[in-house]
Amino acid sequence: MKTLTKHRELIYNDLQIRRDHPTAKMVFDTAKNNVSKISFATVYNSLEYLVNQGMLKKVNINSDSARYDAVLEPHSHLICQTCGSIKDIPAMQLADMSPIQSEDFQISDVIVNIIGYCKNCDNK
Amino acid sequence: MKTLTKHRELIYNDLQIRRDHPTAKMVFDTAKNNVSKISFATVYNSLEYLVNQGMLKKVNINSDSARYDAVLEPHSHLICQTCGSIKDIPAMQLADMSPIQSEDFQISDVIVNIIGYCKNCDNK
DNA sequence: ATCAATGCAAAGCATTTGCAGGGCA
DNA sequence: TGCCCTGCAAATGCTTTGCATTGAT
Repeated sequence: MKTLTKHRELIYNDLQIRRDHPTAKMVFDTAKNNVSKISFATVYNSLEYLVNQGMLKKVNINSDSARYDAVLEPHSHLICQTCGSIKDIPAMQLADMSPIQSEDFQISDVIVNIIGYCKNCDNK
Repeated sequence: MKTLTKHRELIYNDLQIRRDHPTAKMVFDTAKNNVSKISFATVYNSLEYLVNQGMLKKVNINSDSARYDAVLEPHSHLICQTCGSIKDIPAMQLADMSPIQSEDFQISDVIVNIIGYCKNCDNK
C-alpha cells in the first residue's frame, strides 16, 4: 500500500509554500537541506506519487524539464520568455467553447499559458 | 550566411504536408527514407534553423520530447491523454484579457491546449 | 516477516556539442 | 579559398530503473 512518508510529506510541504513551480532538481536541492540523505530517485518517486494522488500537478512549460505545482484550483500561467519565471494568474475563460464541443472530444482540462515578457525583464 | 539547404527544405516540406506535429525523431525517420544519409544533428540543426526563421513553431505538449508544427496561423490544440494525438482547432479566444493587461506583462503569445479524450479512444 | 520506500549507481532517452570532412559560392 | 553544412560520436541533462538495504507495521 502506498503511503505518505516523511520524504513525501516534506516535498509536498515545500511545494505548498513555494510558488515558483520548481523542477525536480530544485525540489531535490531544497530537500537535501532538510534531510540527512535523499536521492534523486526518491524525489522523482515522491513527485510521481503526489501527482498520482492528485496532490500536485505536473506542468509542462518547456521541453527542458518538468515543473511541479501545488495549486490545484484552475488557474493560468504567465511565462516570461527571458527569465523563465512562471506566475499564477486567475483562470482564463474561453470566449466560446462550441468549436470544441462539436469535435466530439471529452474535455478534462483546459490549459492557458500566456507567453511574453515580465516587467522585471526589459520588455522586448 | 544561413541558407535553406536541401536537407532543411526537405524537412520543411515534410512538416508542411504532415499534420501530426512530429517529434525530432519522427522527422528524422522520414528524412532517412528520402536522403542517402542524414544524422540527428542535422535534423536538430535544421529544425532549429526553421524555427528561428519563423517557418516552424516548436510546440511543448509534454515533457517527453518537443514537437514541431508548420501551421503558423494562431490555433489551439486538442490533445488526447490516451493516444497522445494532437489535433489543430481554430484559435480559442479568451473571454477577458484584463487580468493580464493589469499585470504589466507584455504578451507575445497565448497558448491554449485542450486536454482530454478523442473520440477514437474509448472516452474516460 | 512482509512489503513498500529509499539510496545509489547505472541505464535510457532527447538533445547538444566538438570536430573533421564535404559542398557550394 | 572560405565558410557554412553535414555526419559521426561523444557528451550532457533529465528521468527512469535495478537492486540491495532500510524502515514501518
